[in-house]
Amino acid sequence: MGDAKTIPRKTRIQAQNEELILKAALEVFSAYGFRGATVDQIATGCGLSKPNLLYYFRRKEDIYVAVLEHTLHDWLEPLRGLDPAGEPIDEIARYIRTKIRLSRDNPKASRLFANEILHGATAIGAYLKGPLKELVDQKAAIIRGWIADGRLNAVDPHHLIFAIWATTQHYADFEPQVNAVVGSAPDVMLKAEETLTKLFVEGLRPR
Amino acid sequence: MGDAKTIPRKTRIQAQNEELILKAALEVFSAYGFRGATVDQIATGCGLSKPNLLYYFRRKEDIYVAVLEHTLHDWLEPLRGLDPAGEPIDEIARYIRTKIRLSRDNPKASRLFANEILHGATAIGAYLKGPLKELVDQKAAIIRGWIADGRLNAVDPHHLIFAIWATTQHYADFEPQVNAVVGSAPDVMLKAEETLTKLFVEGLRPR
DNA sequence: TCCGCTCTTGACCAAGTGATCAAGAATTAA
DNA sequence: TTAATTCTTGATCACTTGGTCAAGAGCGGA
Repeated sequence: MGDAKTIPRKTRIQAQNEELILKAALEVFSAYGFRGATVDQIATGCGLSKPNLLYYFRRKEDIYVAVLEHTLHDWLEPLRGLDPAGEPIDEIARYIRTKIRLSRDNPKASRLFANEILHGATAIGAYLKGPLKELVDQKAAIIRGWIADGRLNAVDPHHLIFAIWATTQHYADFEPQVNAVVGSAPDVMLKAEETLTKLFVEGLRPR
Repeated sequence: MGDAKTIPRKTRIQAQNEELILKAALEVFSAYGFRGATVDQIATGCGLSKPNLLYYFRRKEDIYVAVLEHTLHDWLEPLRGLDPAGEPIDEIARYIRTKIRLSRDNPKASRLFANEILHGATAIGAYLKGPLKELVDQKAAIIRGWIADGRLNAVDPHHLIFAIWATTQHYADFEPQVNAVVGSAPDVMLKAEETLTKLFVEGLRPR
């Protein structure tokens, strides 16, 4: 039983090369978008020949979907950590901090998603309407509870979450604009974290 | 004097067709990005043959730059209206309202810029570092003055402006995600306006 | 009407791109 | 060692796409 015919084991070379490919694909897709990226670029980026790359992923779109799925989970992780038992203001502040640091440390993943959604989210539309909506609705309910208890200023939870997403990811997605305006000072992200935290905390603290 | 040799007058047909082209180009470039868009699509979109379109704009990039420049001014207009003589909180609230309505009424322009900046802002980098930075610095100084007078909560003016940009444009740029999470209810933009205004106003009101 | 200029287009080209294939090289399990 | 399997690649194809060109159609002023 447990024979290798029904469950084709993944070879060492397979695992290794697929990882190389996904890494190079993130690089290229995040920089040029799906249509702008070429299979050749990805192949060169990971040191494989083009036919060899297409041996692991038969179509360009398969690579794209794989790299999207590969990073989706991590990207949503901080929101999952929003704890209904915690102090509301602290929880929100922690979420903002985590999210902006994720943007700083992994701007390519941010740009990959931004580009995908900007052009209609055709590859991850189902994910957005399914798991993502579920998670957001669940966390929105928590926030709504906090508001009902008078522990947060009354704002729409969904739009609050959108606002946090938008402001934090802005620094990855619109980096050239940010740099053009404030220069590429090394403390940009620190100032951003400080400003956003203050803005949201003060905006949400009940009076 | 004023002869037509040094200043080649623009023909009626020229003006008319260039307008058609720019309109179709906004449509196509905002949907597919620069590399994803094809000259054929734009030509079909405005009912011209491809060679005819290239008679007015010799290269694809010329169309792209033209449509960017054509919409850049309008996009920055609301910020210009920030009045140093006004009531700070009201001025900020009005800016947010104007900006989110602009996003609602012209999402394509928003997505055009988002895509351009997302991919490095190679076509408008100079504009960002020049006129845009100048305008933002000027308005940031106004906000800084308000803070110094104790009329606004102390936050970094540049990052405040980024936050307003990010949150308002989010609804145009990430429309599929917004729709996936909250559905395409007709009052999404109203709720958004309300939430953002409240969040920023409460966050900025001095205590 | 006539003439010069603007406008329009079918045919075409070169480059780039996603994808295929057959054949050989390397790896692995026995 | 050996045989089956996995991995690799040069050559090639079909198709798309930005851009050209020459020739003709349309327009406006004298």
